[in-house]
Amino acid sequence: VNDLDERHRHLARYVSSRGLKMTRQREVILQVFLEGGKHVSVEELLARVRAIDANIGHATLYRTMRLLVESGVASEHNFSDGATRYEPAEDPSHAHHDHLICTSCGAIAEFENPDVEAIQEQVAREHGYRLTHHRMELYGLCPQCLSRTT
Amino acid sequence: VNDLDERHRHLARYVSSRGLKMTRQREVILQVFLEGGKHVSVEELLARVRAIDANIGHATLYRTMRLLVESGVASEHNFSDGATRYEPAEDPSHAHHDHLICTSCGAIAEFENPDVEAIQEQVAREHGYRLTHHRMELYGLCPQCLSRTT
DNA sequence: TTAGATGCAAATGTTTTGCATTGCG
DNA sequence: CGCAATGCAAAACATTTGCATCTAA
Repeated sequence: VNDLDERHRHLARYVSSRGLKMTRQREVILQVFLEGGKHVSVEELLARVRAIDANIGHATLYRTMRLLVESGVASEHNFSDGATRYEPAEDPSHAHHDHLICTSCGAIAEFENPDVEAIQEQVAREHGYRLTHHRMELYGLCPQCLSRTT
Repeated sequence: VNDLDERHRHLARYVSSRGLKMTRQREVILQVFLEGGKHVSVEELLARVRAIDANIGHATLYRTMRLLVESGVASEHNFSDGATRYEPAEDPSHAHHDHLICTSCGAIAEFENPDVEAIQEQVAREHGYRLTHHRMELYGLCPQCLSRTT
């Protein structure tokens, strides 16, 4: 709610600092994206955006999502379904989270586990890498689908 | 080398058990795939396959890779570059491995860490999921790129 | 002999790009 | 006003599919 304001300011600063411009379309997309919950695909976003302004083109949406990712407002995921999904970027002060994905119904649960984060740093160090980010996804059957199968 | 033989037999068994057929094309693709090292993309495979038999179509390659995955000979990965990559499936008796990917040069290193595997099971249990597989990728700068930057 | 496999071309789905026009700063 | 952004259509990719033809079993 005022998360919107905060991220709006963040984006506005990023945009103006680079000589870019804040447009009506970008405002709409940012708003829809932040309201839209987690793990939204581009086609889902496009539908909601067009409910507000039917003239917004998909090229603009793709370009804007790239901008949101670059500016740190959004983060990008590629689960195993061929479409890129976005979610609001996490506040760096919060713990990183990863995903549990149901292979049957597609439900996505989140978890965070400090041990995993620690081990990752350890592994990277052993191989001489400096980590920037990572991705961890667990695939399986969610409780609902499990009980439905049994 | 006789890994080829072993996997060849495995595939042959899978194929015949389902009433499918072993073809010249499938032999070539299997051979190239197994020789081809790790994390090969379809376009890389296609080039090598066509060096042996220039008439093999990309549809056949895609169809065959799907077959190799289904039969358990290959496993599939989607790193962040839009193209599906394949590597020989691991022997289930071996520990599962994950990947470290250099964001600068694209180098891919492998690692295995039993602690991670244990934690994953733990997390899945907490959420009531039954895991089938997972994916863990660490992105960062490899030692070479790090020293080049410094 | 016959169902499955192939090769080609065309279709699909996702994302990008060229370009004339619009609009923010 | 000037440069960035938009919208559209077309292009660019990766992958799949329809279909006539070929071939392994």
